[in-house]
Amino acid sequence: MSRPPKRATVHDIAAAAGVSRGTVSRVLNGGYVSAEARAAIEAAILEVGYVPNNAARTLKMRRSQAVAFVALEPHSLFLDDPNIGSIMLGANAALSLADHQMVSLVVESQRDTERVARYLSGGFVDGAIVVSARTRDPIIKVISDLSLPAAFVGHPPELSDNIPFVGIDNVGSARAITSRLASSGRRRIGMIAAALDRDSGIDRLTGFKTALGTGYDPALVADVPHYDYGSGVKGMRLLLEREPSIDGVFAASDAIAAGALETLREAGRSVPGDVGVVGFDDSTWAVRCQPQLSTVHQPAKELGSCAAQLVLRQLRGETLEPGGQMLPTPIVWRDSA
Amino acid sequence: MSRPPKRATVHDIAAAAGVSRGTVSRVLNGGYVSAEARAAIEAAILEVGYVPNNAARTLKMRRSQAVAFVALEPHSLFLDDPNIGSIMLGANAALSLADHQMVSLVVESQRDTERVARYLSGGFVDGAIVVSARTRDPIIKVISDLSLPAAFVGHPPELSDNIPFVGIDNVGSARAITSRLASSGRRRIGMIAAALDRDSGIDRLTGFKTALGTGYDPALVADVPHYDYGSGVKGMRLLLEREPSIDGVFAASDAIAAGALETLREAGRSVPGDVGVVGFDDSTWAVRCQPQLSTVHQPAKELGSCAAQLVLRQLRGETLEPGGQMLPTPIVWRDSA
DNA sequence: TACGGATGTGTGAACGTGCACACAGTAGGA
DNA sequence: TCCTACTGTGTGCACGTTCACACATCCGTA
Repeated sequence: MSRPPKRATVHDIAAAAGVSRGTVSRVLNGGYVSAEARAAIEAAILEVGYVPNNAARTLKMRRSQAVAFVALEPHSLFLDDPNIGSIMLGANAALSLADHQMVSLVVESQRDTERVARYLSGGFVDGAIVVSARTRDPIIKVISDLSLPAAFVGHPPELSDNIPFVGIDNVGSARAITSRLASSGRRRIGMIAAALDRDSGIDRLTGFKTALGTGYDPALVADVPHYDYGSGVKGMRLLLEREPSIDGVFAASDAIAAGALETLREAGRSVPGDVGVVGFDDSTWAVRCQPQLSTVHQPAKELGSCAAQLVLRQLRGETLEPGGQMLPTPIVWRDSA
Repeated sequence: MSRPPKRATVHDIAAAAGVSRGTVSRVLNGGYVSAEARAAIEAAILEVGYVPNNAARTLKMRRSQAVAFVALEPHSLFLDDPNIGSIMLGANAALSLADHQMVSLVVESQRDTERVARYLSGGFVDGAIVVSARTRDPIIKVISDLSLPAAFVGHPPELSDNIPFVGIDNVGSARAITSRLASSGRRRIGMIAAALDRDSGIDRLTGFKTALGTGYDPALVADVPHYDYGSGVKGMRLLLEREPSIDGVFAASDAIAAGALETLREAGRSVPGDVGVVGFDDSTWAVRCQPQLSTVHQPAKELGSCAAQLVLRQLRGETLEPGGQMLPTPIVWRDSA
């Protein structure tokens, strides 16, 4: 491994400008400097193309001005979940305003987990935003042990109540949109439930159940593994098979709803005439579909910026009230129901 | 801003184990250490929960074992382009194997540009992979001035031939799939051309023109701004208006093709019966559509890993042959044409 | 004259690490 | 006996930065 070329340091600048290191530092960071000295130093900086070494600054300051954005198991996310990108952009915007650099790290394999843990521990970042953590992810323990300022997006991690989180009320949102679907006169309402190994999946199903109350029929729930389009197709076929008279469907995601719409079209059912369909996420899927989806708006960008704020506040030394924060999820009523 | 708590250093470990710093260093980095010393040190490390400070290591070694993944103007990318995620994952996998941490930086605003430039200059990363650079992006100059090992994905940046790149042959691929469409007996073939402010957009149009040769008719080209679904809808409407007898369409992306399919369905045209449609990218759109798209396969994952390799080879001190690398783009023939 | 404050500059130490070097002991061969 | 090789350990320095401190000068005022 070849070492990179040596670069100019404050020392070189000081020598070139005929002053001391301290004065150069003062030009860069503020302090009393005479006009001549400042001019000479600025000229020298331009001449040799000096850029400060952040690794040295971080070492001394114990601050990197960087915050990690850790995306766990992003493989499926990048392909199916349009939210992760918006969350990232929201977080980046908030951090950018506070002059912090967001660096995102993807964790796919065991190997990644260990390397990212080292990276987080190593002082390269001042804090971390963690998205889509499984309850017992080893990364959580690393952050907890280091007491690294952090925030979770999604569900609170069980084993550490001291890490704040921001999320949405999946139960309440699912209940609300199911109720609205029911109130429009639908009698046989089913659900395509997905990702029941995650909190979000379980919660959406719970919301559906509570909305229907005694009218809930387990036979009308199709259980599919993922939040994606293909699962929607499969799930809808299952429901049509089990209950041909079905007239309402709550899909656990917009992608699933899109798949369901396609299946319904193939089966010759009109939407929203024969069957009313509602989704979840208000992602780009919602407006691409024909008809456009009635769905729960998930404020992805706000989730990202909120998480960023939670980290920034900790960096400022504020002590946060324990517990999490739920963002509102308005229902967007379009044409599919 | 509160300083983070002090953490254990090699010094503390040495004191706890009753040895010198050097011996601790040798336990961590390899060297001659007696069994007793090693045991004592390892016990001490576990006890105090020591983690090495990477900022200090980076300062000393002039190596961070991290490579930046710079996504320029990712806003539209995350929403419309399914490739960026795959490129990232491909790059991450390759870097992960070489035990390098990929850190991705998004650049959306002027503010971001400056901060990312500082970050890249600051020694936090050993190299950079740059995606979707405009020709004259200031980031390119920063990388060039620093002679930071880098690789571009997409088109070569004009002003610096010494930075390698990996991309696909947009002209050739577009020509190939247009020819194939023409050879299936279509007579009136149009194109929905997009993003003509980018090289990829221009090149795909050029390929289309050369494939048709003298049969090329400018009236059959609809020019839309973006690679997205909505543009496909608009573009197809335009083409149908101008030339109702159109029987073949080359869409500049799969998302556009999907939009075109929807418009054709609304217009009562069958696909591939009345009109043959081909796309570009082989993204998730391609298999979601009804009928599934015939398209050009873009090897996104390989683009990412190739770019990573180019950076890693420079880090190993290899001198690369100048110029770029084109990855093959096989045609995937499905049902839409 | 003496003092205090404001302005401007230089020096030494420290952040935590890795490596070169010095040094010590042991063993084997010429 | 001396030389070399190998194993094992401690010390000093350097990486590039910031900060505390010391020092120097000038000015207005008691």
